[in-house]
Amino acid sequence: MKAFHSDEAHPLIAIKSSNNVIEMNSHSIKVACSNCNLRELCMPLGLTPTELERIDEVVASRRKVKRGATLFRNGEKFANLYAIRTGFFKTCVASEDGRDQVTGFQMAGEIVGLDGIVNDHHTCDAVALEDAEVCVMPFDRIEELSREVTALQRHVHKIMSREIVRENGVMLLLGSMRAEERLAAFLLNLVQRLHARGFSQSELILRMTREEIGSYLGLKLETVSRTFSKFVEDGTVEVKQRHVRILNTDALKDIVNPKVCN
Amino acid sequence: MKAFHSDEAHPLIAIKSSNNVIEMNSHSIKVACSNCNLRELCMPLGLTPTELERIDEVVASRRKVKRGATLFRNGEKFANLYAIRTGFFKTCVASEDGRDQVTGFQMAGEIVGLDGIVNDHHTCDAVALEDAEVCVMPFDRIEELSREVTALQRHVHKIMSREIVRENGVMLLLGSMRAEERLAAFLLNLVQRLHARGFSQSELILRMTREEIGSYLGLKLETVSRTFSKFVEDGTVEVKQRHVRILNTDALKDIVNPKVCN
DNA sequence: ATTCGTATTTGATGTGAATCAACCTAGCGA
DNA sequence: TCGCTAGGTTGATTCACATCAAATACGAAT
Repeated sequence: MKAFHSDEAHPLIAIKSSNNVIEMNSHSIKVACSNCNLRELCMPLGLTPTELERIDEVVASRRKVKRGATLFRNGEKFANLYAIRTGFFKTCVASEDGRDQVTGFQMAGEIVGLDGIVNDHHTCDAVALEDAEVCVMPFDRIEELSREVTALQRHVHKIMSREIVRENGVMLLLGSMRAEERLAAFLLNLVQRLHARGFSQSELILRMTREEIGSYLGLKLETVSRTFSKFVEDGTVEVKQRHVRILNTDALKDIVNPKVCN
Repeated sequence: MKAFHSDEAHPLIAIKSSNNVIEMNSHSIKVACSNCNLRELCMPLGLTPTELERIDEVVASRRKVKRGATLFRNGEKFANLYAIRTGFFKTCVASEDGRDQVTGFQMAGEIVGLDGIVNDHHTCDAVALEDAEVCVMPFDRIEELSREVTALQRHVHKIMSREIVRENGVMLLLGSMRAEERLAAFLLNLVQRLHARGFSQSELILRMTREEIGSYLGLKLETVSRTFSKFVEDGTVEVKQRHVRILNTDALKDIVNPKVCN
């Protein structure tokens, strides 16, 4: 179990804590993207120093969100985008009759709130799956600044387009994959994003319940559990509660994209 | 059958043909949003005359796409967004092993191509389901102009956000609805969008095959067909090939959002 | 450590949609 | 007019996942 990935091992969080704890307590050091270690994840690259300084203006403040609390809720007035600094979120939409669907899981460096732009009101809930902290970025300030800083404008467009493409992928998953394929794709996607943040390529801690995974994948929690068990039997992964170790990445890839022999 | 909706009855298309046929043949009249009758669908409202004139610059040209032809294809270099003037498109993504998934159906006034922004390459195909014509809008020109015309900037953001929200809805559909609910939601959505374009609230012509509907809804074509038959039996709709008349909109709504008695 | 509640696993059974297959229908070109 | 073909319907059967149910494991609070 000790071999499983733990919070303490997260390089980003480790680095962050070391220079931000004081900052948050004293309210003395300026909130700034220019020295944020997540910059390359949530902000454009290759900015001039002056541009960087201007970019700092998009972050109005920071906000802590306790595990289980909502960052914003369906129906709430839209005003800000949020860049996740630490923690893990889910976003979910609900139909009138109460069914709900997890539409995504977001981690450090990712942006949430884009759904609110169209109608000036959010159309989904963003819930923290662990204690989290976000940068609050007033959208009108983003729009203002992206008129002046071309790189920011481009970046905002790319972020929105990326979300559209991501959702296209989820539609493919929901529309045409079987349970095993869905879970394999899910695990590969998670581990790939964690790896991009300095985590292991093969180990991860799930921040969400089987039910939330199921909701995201269009499966019932029992099916998620059974499918995990199947993977364990096959020797593809090791699972201990929410600790997952991928033993055979290629096997997972083969499940997602079955090789046709012809 | 004569009661069913036909192309000739489409007010938008009728109006359009009357003042654009010559335009297209002679290449003499300038391509312009400012006098396009779809303006309120694909462009921001409340522009000053000067702004309107500038907006015209975003449309570089028009392009006709034959039924069955692609407007752009997965992997192609991204350069333009396209505003649909006439006709009907589907967009679809494909997994490596050949499965594909229709991610949306687009009609007059809607924008396609947003998927290409992130990686400078398109990640889906856009296929015309009937002879179509689009406005070609070079994206760098859009970006340039939206730095100067705030209303355009806002509009671009809203269009992208709308697409994100739409896809959220499709995820809900694919992840948690049963066949009847999916098809009912699909019909209601189509007829609502057509109605916003001046068509009937109760009659429509499907431009896509049962298989394409099935792909969009995560169902097999046989299931789509059976579900249509079920609706017909129930007296909810009339179906003659691709001609559909909705007899009981409320019944469809009840199917999508089942009333709970408690 | 004990207890409680939530999360998870696993088994037995049911069911909605997929699959396989046959047939029908409309539109189209020769 | 006659096929021909793509699209559509319908029936029989299968199967993957849902549902129902019970047992177990774990974390938080005491």
